[in-house]
Amino acid sequence: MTTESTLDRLLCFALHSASRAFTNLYRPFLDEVGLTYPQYLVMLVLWERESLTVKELGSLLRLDSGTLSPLLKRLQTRGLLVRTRSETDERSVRVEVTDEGRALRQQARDIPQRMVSATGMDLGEVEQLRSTLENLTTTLNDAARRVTENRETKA
Amino acid sequence: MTTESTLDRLLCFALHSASRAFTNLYRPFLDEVGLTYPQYLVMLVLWERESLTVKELGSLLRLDSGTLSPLLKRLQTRGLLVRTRSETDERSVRVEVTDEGRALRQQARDIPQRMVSATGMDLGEVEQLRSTLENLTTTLNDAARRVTENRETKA
DNA sequence: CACCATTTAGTTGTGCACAACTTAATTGTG
DNA sequence: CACAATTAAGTTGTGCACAACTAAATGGTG
Repeated sequence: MTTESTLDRLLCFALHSASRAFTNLYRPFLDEVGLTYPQYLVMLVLWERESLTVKELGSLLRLDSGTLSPLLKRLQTRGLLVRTRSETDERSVRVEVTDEGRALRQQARDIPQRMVSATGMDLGEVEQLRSTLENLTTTLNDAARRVTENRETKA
Repeated sequence: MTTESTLDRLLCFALHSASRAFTNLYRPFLDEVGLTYPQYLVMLVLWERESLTVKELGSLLRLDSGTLSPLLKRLQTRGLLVRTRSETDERSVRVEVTDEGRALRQQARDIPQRMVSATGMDLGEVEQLRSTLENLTTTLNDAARRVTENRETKA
């Protein structure tokens, strides 16, 4: 079925493709609530945590301030959250969901189940794949950290 | 170990994280040959196929001309490939690897095996995961196509 | 043959990911 | 306490992904 090429043998390409396919499938659902996929991830965290720092958000999503700052600014412009510099430590900024942000949760309520059903997998399969990927991510991040540390030692 | 949050239960987030972790691990290796990850994918195809149209490249990588045109322009600027408009069908553009592009293949030769070893998985596991993801991608793309078609029918 | 629909690349604009950098606040050490 | 190192957030610049669009060539139908 698939043409046997170099690409088809690469795990990274399979991951990359699957990830983009997922995002594309989300798009029409997320368009309804006016969020991009990364913005949706931020809102998912805020719906559970109500309030946290940019730093905490970054470590949950594995994103740095270069990505988060403009993204959060856009969400604040839409009135879904508020950013206020902490009084106890003025280096950090606290992100808080607004009433408008909480209201959006209802509209987005059924997205996850619609997505799961679109995968055509049962919950057990989803969980197993998710777990495999989580382990892979940990392994890859550890490996990347080792490479980076080697570079710094050399330099 | 991992905080049990909404994010941690989402397959899409696990995919997204794993994909980014992979790209980050590739980065230092690809820096050595001066390529980004998507540029590397294009070169992998060209090293096997020598010559193909932008359209063909796009369907292999699942990328449209909006992504490929500027990317190919950058690779042409570096002298790794040449783009020439087809004489038989002047709508299409043929992409051909240059001698310089072929030379780069040697430098990039050992990247795949270095990456596999970094995953900490054996070849069987890699193959099994790759196959699962390929099926998932197909399912997701089919689902997305159905959603799109529904929209167009309504409109 | 004429004309409309389709196809192929490319352009423009938005947003994300990331590197490299800046600014300001805090921490740790002598 | 002074001051260097670290930390948190933000800014700037590059490249990718994608939507929406344009331009030009081709194909199909009456």
